[in-house]
This record gives sequence, C-alpha cells and structure tokens, in this order.
Amino acid sequence: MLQCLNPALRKYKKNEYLSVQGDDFYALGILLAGEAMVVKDNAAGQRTIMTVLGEGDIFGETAAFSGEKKWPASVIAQRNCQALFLPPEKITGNCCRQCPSHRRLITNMLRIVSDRALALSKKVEYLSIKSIRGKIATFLFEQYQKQGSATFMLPLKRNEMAEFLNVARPSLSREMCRMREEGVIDFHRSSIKIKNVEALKSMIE
Amino acid sequence: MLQCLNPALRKYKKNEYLSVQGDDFYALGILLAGEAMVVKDNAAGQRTIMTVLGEGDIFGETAAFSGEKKWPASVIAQRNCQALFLPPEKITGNCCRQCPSHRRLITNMLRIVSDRALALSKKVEYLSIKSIRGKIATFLFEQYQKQGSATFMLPLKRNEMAEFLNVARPSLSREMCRMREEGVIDFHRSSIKIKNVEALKSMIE
DNA sequence: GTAAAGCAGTAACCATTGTTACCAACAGCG
DNA sequence: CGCTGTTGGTAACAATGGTTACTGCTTTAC
Repeated sequence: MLQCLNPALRKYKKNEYLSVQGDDFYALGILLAGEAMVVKDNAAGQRTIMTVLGEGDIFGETAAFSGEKKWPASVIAQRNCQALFLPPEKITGNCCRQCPSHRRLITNMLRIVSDRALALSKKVEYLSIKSIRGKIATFLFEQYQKQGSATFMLPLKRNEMAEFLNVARPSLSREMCRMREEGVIDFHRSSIKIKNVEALKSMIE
Repeated sequence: MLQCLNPALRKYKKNEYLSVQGDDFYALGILLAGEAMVVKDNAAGQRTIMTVLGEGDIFGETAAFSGEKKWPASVIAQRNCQALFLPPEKITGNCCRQCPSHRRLITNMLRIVSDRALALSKKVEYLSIKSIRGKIATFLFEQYQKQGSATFMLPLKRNEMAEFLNVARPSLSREMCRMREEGVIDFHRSSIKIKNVEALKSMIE
C-alpha cells in the first residue's frame, strides 16, 4: 500500500518549519515522530496556536481536498520530527483500476466537505475577534488583499456586513466613522478606500 | 452510474420535511427540483435559517461521512420538491472492484474532514451566541444531555470554560452565580446540578 | 416627478461585559 | 500541620457595544 502511495519522508530539526502558511500546497502531512505545532499568523503578525500535533497526527487535511491550494497555517517542529507527505491525488487516485466516474464522485465529495470546513474555519476566525474595530479591520484587510487595490467596493451592504460580523448595524457604522475620522479609511456607502494600510493592519485582532 | 448508486427518488409538497433534525441519518440528499430551506432548531425551540437550497444543491454532506449519524438540521420544502437520496456507503462503495485498503483510506479521509467540519460548526454555534448567559445555558444543557443526569461534573475548569466560551473568567463566574441565585442551577466547583431544566432551556440563545 | 421603501449615519442612553485586584477555599506536599 | 500554588468567587470601575429612534439620502416604481 505504501508503495502505491509513494510518500515522501522528511526529517526536521527543532524549530524548523514543516510547512509555511501561504505557501503552495502539494501534499498532506502525517507526523510520524516528534511533536509539532500548528500556528496561524494573522495580518498584524500575531500568532495563534491552533493545535499541537503528536505522533500519528495528520495535518493539512482540509486544504488537501479543498479548492484552496495554499497552506492555511504553518507547522513548526517542537522537537526533532519525521513526517510523511503524500499528494492528495494519490489518496483518491486510481492505483487500483476503479471506474473514473466513481473516482470523480469521491473527489467532488471530498472537495465539498473540505470547502465547507474551510469556510467554517474562516467564520470562527471572525467570530473570535472581540472588538468591532478588530472585525472591521480584518474584514477590510481581507477584501483589500482579495481585490488588490486600496480603493474598492464592499461586497455587502452595512446590514449584511453587520450580520456577517455578528454586531449591531449602528455600532458598525459608528466604529467605521471613527476609523474615518482617524484617517485610516475613507468611504461613502459601499465604495471604500484604505488610506493607511499599516494602521489598519495594526487594528487586526 | 446512477444504477450503480441506486438512489431513492422522493417527492415532497410545500412545507413537508425532507429531513428532521435529530432523526437517524441514512442518506445524503440532492435537491433535484424545487426549493428547500435548511433550518436548525436549538434547545429553546428557536429556529435559525442556515441556507436556502436550490436545484442541484446537496444537503447532509457533512453528516454523511462523519461519525455522527443524526441529521444536524431539518430540511423543509419551500415549494414542491424532488430529491434524490443516496447512502454514503454507495459513494465510497466498491461497486467497481478497488483494493479494500484504498477504500478504507478514502473513507477515513472523508470521516476526518467531515468530523472537522462538524466540530467547527459546533464552535460557530457557541461563538454566535452573544450573551454570556446564553453561552452558559447552551453549554450546560449540552453537558446535561450528554451525561444524562441533572447532576454531573463539568469537564472543564472555570478557566478553560471561559476560554472555550470566549469570555472573561470573572464575567463567567459572575453570571453563573446569578443563575444560582435565581435557582436555575446549583454548583460547587466542578460539580453542578441543574435545578430547573425548563428555565435553563429558555435561556438558550 | 413624486411617493414609497430601503439604506446609512447619528445621538443619547443603558446594559452587559471586561479589567483589575483581592480574598477564600482547597489540594498537594514536605 | 502549615506552606505553597491553584482555583474560583467577589467587587468597583471602565469600556464597549446594543437599543431605539430619528434623520436624510438613494433608488425604485408608478
């Protein structure tokens, strides 16, 4: 079976990175020996520990089958580690002649469930932020990155945005206006301009 | 391919239930025609709309491959609907001779990713509750159901419980004591007794 | 063009929750 | 037994965010 999967075995010293957040994703990981930490950095550079991996634990399983082909978090060796990496195609793969449509079905299924998990994990991120300002900053910064320009249109109305961020609409308005007064952003209705990216970043979290 | 999967086709009139939250889960659904709503009821009887399904949308995909074999939400026809139901085993199934270990691998993978999605959706539920009291009530009620008795031990220390619910520890203590004063619960350290289940339920959400 | 509906900003007030700091109860240990 | 560290309750105060209600600006429909 292992031959069929053709996994890559790698060794890491303490504090080495098994994977780096944002890097291209090629292979699902299995920690064979040692201990590693899954950490997520946000835009402000703050780091959150997601989990600690022990021997036998799998990492990157959500990204493996989703549409997103970047590592959603970094994995850092806490001690010397050994890890196996296997490309997700190998798992769903047709090493043992199966009907192609069946294979397609399984792949789709995995992708659907994984995408769902990714979306939920995004939602958890937003909900875990306590201040409205932090939520706004995170939201805007993400839009800014996605749209690539400092001036863009918000994809949601205030109403919807408030619901999405789980806050009251007037509170959202109030806070956005404060941020405008402070010169961090400028906006009118749905069009928005980020005037000070660094300041915005620092408000994240 | 469809023969291989052997799906059940069912028709529903407006307002009929395609699935009922808490019922045993046997088959994954695909909405072929019509429109349906996915709703989640909480213990207090309040209903949240999760999504609206259109033609071609899949429902129950997370439960299908996870360890949990109950419907996590209800699906209600908004208009006359047609839906296809197929048992998840058929998807992962060996209709086309594949090596058993490979099949095992795929099933495990699906289960892992699905369980992850379920856990995240649970977390979202907790984080979406705004009042501390609501969080406590939800948490306690869930423990109560899981442990089956009105007197039980909390699995977390105050510290950890506060972190889990994403609130400050003193605020948690304060609120728990208020609930004790009101006669809804009684507790000492980690041992807790639910004195008024109905009152507790009504505090959920 | 005008009425009606929906959307967004504003302000005052109030409730809830976080913060900080301190204290009491308890567990483990010599 | 008393020391120490941990855990949990308490209280005062500050800050944050929700509520409500009103306003004016846009958009849509007729």
